[in-house]
Amino acid sequence: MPGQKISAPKGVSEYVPSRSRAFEFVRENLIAPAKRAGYQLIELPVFEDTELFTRGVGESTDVVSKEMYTFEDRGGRSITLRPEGTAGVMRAVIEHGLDRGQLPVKVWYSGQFFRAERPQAGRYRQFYQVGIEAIGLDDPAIDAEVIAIADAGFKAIGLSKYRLEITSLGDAESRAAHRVDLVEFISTLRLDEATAARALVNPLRLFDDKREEMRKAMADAPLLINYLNEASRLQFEQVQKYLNALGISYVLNPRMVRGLDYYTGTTFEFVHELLGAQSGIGGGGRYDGLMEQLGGQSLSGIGFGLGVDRALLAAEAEGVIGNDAFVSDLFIIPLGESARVKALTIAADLRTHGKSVEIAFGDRALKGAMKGADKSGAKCVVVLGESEISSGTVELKEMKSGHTSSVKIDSLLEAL
RNA sequence: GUGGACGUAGCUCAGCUGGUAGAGCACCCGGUUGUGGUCCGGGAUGUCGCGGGUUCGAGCCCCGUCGUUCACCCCA
Repeated sequence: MPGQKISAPKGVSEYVPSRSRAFEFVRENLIAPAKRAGYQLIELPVFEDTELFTRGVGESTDVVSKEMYTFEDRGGRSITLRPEGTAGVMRAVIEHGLDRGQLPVKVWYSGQFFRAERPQAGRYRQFYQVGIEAIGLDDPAIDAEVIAIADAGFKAIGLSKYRLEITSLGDAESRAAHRVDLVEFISTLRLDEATAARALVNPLRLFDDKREEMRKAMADAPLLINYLNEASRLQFEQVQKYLNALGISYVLNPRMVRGLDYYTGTTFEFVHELLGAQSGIGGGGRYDGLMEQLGGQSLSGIGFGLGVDRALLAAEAEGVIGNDAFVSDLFIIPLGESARVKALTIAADLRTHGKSVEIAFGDRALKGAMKGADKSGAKCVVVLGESEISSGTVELKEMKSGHTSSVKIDSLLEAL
């Protein structure tokens, strides 16, 4: 009985040839600017103690309350597949005492994250993010640099049709003052049950409602940006000054809301113009109380997460990324058994010297093998038969031009 | 979790008011002896998502289910 086909779990993003190459390009280049800015790799588990997220990200958030993949392991511990990266980094920094050394701690990460949401264009249950965190420095200059690094990542993969939105959520005092007035304002609105419930846990969320009637209702709502105290306002002005100096264009969006509760002060979001409803390709901000909340010392921090899947979608939408497959330097077509042995050794030798070499295996006719070589896009082809082995010379064919030249087998490395 | 659309060969899709399936691309073989891309000839391929129902008969109609997709909530 033939086995039943098994398909991938719902809503996961996977990348197979030939698109996987574009994915790899995006993932590596998005984070490249961070490495050049002195950020170091931090490699963490994809699952963590559930409490890390309930305490760190915030129980009131949708991410924690209804989108986490949580299960019990065999020892009865509650485990959760990470829905975001910052909390895990904080945990590791505290656990390994990185915060006891030189500050700021600057790390980057790349990997998959999990959220049990209904899949949609650009939204997956397993998705990829790259990100950085800079911990232990309360200087607006680093806010600007973090934003600039994210921006450089998008530019590195060729994106241009996106905008950067920034705002400041201020410090605790500023937010408390604003909240009083905002709650008062909201109490004058007539809300449906779900919305009212959301307003209760975090009234700021109402700013993000896409429904027309809600946008109208919130049009006159008091804005947090107008409640910033002296210190918060100064800090935000500094950030803008540095961004201007860096020549990074941005728009102020005082109605911007982020989905995780730990954000404070500077927050930002990159929004792409060609994507559908899920147009946020990256975002981040300051989280000055998070470390302490997770049992560490009281250190501030700032970071970002960039969506690799969405950045790839954006690059494809802009037409700035090719789907060209990997091409080998040489394709060897052996004819006969002794040639096959020789081809294996030649290929192995050339590869140790950094050349990419493929071999036509099997018993395809020469014509078929040539076709395969052509399809593979290999730069050059060599047919290896009895006469070549005895003479030690092959005809090296340059596929694009069709030109051939006689080359000693021992000199293939130089000829390529 | 809520709503809409869609599920036919590996891929993109066609299939008229119900009569047991087709195209293009891709793939394989060949067009005389060991050199690809074009052209020509030939070939393989589907439990028409799955399960029920209506009917003499269903890819086409009805119900359910699973999946995909787009949007809402939310977010990368």
